[in-house]
Amino acid sequence: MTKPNAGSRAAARRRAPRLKPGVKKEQILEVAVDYFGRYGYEETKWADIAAAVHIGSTALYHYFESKQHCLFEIMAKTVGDYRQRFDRIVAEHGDWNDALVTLLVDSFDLTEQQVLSQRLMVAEFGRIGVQRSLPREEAARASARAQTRDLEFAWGTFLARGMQQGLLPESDPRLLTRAVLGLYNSVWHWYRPGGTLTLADVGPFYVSRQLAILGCSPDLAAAKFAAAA
Amino acid sequence: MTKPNAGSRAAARRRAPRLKPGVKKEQILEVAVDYFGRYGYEETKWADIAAAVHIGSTALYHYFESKQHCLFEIMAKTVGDYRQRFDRIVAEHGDWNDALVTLLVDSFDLTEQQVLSQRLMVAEFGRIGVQRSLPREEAARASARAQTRDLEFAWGTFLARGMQQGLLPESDPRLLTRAVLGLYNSVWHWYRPGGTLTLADVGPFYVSRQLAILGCSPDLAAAKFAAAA
DNA sequence: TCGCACACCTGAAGTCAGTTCAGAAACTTT
DNA sequence: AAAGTTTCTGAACTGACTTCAGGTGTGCGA
Repeated sequence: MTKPNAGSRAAARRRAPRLKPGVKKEQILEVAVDYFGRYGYEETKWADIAAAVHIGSTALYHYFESKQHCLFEIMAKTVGDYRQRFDRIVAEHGDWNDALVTLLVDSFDLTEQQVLSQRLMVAEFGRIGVQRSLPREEAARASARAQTRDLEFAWGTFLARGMQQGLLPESDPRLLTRAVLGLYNSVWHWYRPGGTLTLADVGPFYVSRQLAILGCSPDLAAAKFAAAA
Repeated sequence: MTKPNAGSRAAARRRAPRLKPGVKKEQILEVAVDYFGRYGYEETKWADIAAAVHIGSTALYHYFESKQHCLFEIMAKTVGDYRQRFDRIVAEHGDWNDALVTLLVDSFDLTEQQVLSQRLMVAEFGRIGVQRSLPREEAARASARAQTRDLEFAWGTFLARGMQQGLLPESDPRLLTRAVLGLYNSVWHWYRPGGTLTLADVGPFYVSRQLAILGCSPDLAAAKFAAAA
């Protein structure tokens, strides 16, 4: 015999209507970006995220093989999105200089959620280097890693093209890519949404310094900024 | 009654002679830098370090309140050492341009151990932001954090002086500091000792780009490098 | 309508690195 | 040699993550 109030409790705890398949996973990913990005990956307990989406902590394992698996999926998506924007912008701009400045400026045109993703990305980047044993987790890790490499390669190719066209001083495109992206990523180590500085303050400053790293004439930067404003 | 072979075993396991006070702790820190820097903080087990210095894992708690406490002490020391070099170089060079280039070049003149410390520093930097409860651990964390801030401030002051002297284009010294140091730190995310590139390859490239960020005339860089070589 | 497949979820139990604790051994000082 | 300090140990504890065995509900073909 069941407890007398079993039925009524079930009714009282009005079970939320079942969502479309896949929606819950998106919810989890969203909450995870928020928590991980805001409070740190280590600091947020896996169970906190479960609670935030109203499921028991073990239910998370229906969607992810592990906490890190979730992290890797976020990372892969983050790089993937960036890559998509990269490709689109390069394709849309025939003029190399146009493409360059648009790429740099666009990288700072982020929603709060995207900023949190970037913060998470740079903070936990080291993890994508170490192999994992769970199959889907490892697949996500490998994907994030491969996409990061591809993106670096794409940037290197893009910069090499600028050199060929005489728009950029010759130098090792790989090192130059690392420098430009390294400066970019360094922002997310200290920038946080809601601080005293906004992206509108930080972005232009960093873009001008990225152009300086590349060795573009400062005129280019000024001209393009004027055009954008 | 003790086991019959208790005495002989004790003799066989020839206990290493006791070291001077403080030496063991230095050993632990050295091994920790090596392991943490080479294989990652998370990946190396606290017990591995104990084994490497030939003590049981619980004996580590005689020297540190926790694994993180050890990490924080390493970080504090790393920043402290950098700061000392910074102050010495600034004091030794009356000419501001001299001081600047020396500072930048010197930052890449590191031993393997120092490179590992830098790798560890940038990889686990996020941790120095979150408060801890154990007293000595928290003290070490706060020290690492304060020293990092002080160093940024010292750099900012130094750069502001360059602007006053008209040797550097005017701009926000704090943002500029973050950009210059951000680019510097980004190296240690990918550089590892024993790779295809050496610091002799990477250093000059990055120094020239740091100078570009600062907006120094490229002549300065060239001239100083020639002098150094 | 039945029943089977599947997506979704749960409570209890397991694992493992890090940590605490009570005390012992070795060395120093008095 | 007694007292005190530093160094160290084995056994037990903790908490976050994970595994497992199974239960509930929804949709879909027979």
